[in-house]
Amino acid sequence: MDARGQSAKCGKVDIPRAGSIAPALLGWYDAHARALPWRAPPGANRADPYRVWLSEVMLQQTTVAAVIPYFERFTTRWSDVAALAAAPEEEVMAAWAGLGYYSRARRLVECARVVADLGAFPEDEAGLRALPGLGAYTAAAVAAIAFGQRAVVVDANVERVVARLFDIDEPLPAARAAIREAADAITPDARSGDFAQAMMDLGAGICSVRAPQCLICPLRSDCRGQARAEQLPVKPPKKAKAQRIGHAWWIERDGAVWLIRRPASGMLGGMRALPDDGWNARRDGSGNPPLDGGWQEAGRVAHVFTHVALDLAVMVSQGGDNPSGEGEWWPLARLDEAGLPTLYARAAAVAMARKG
DNA sequence: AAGTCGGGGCA
DNA sequence: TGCCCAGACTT
Repeated sequence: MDARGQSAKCGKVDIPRAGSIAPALLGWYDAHARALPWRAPPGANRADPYRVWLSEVMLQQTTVAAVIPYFERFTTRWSDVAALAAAPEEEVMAAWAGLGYYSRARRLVECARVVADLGAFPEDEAGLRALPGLGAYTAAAVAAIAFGQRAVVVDANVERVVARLFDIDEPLPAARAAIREAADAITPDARSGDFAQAMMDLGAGICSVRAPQCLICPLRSDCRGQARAEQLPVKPPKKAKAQRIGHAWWIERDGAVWLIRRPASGMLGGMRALPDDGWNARRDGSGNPPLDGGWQEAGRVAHVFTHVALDLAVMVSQGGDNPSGEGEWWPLARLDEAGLPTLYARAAAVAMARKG
């Protein structure tokens, strides 16, 4: 922003009255902030960095409603970063099951151990950005929300609000440079953490993707894009989703089922799973069972991932040889503790239902 | 710059 | 059904 703090010109985007936006938004936030388990009250200017970091990682591409129960379980079980650093990785992975994007869980443990070695979280954006699993967004968010540092926090909410505020109609992702400049121009030096959270609350509740409520928006007098708010930001066309076919094998002996652990990288990397026929993002499964013996289809699971739609046949057998290779017999009575990702939890439910 | 990586909730 | 979500990381 310029010396008067009232307007700014950023590249292609002219920003009138840049200095008036933050006060209006913060005033609204003081009255309407969502109470969330990881949040300090408005004006606190600091929050527990462990809880802020954990919530921000969980919230990557994940809705607040989905995160809350996981956040509560994690913080109850591991109350600080040292406790999480001391936890076995596979226990953390299992606790993450169902939340998705499992590489986050592995990096979460990695990061916790780095921070435990350091003794504390770095308090500046650059130091945070160097930690595993913290990209530009999360480093800025933790610096601002946990440590009260001025940082320009740009997530999907901020992108949407800023694109509408300044009527930026360049398509994403090319628009990101202009959006970031504009976000920088309206970010205040004081309370930038509250400002970021206020932008997110605004984006979640009022400046929503569909049917934004411009009539009650605290920024409506400054918003140049409200006439076509629902058309902004302009998004690129999506690629068609691949359709794949696969088989999962339910091998049961004496009240236990044979579970394997998936390779660390790739789909559902590092997670416990039923043995399957190698379906992945590039090809259908082979259909070859891991051992002989009267296989029957118990049912099918249709499961949609980010870029693949999978039709998984759940196969059960009567008897047969014991499986070879790495794996473990998991007691059926404790199957809910195995940490199966949703695809295999659904497949297990199909097998159990057929069994009766 | 484009591709990979989950799952649930919503219209 | 399609779209979206407090993105990070690899190629």
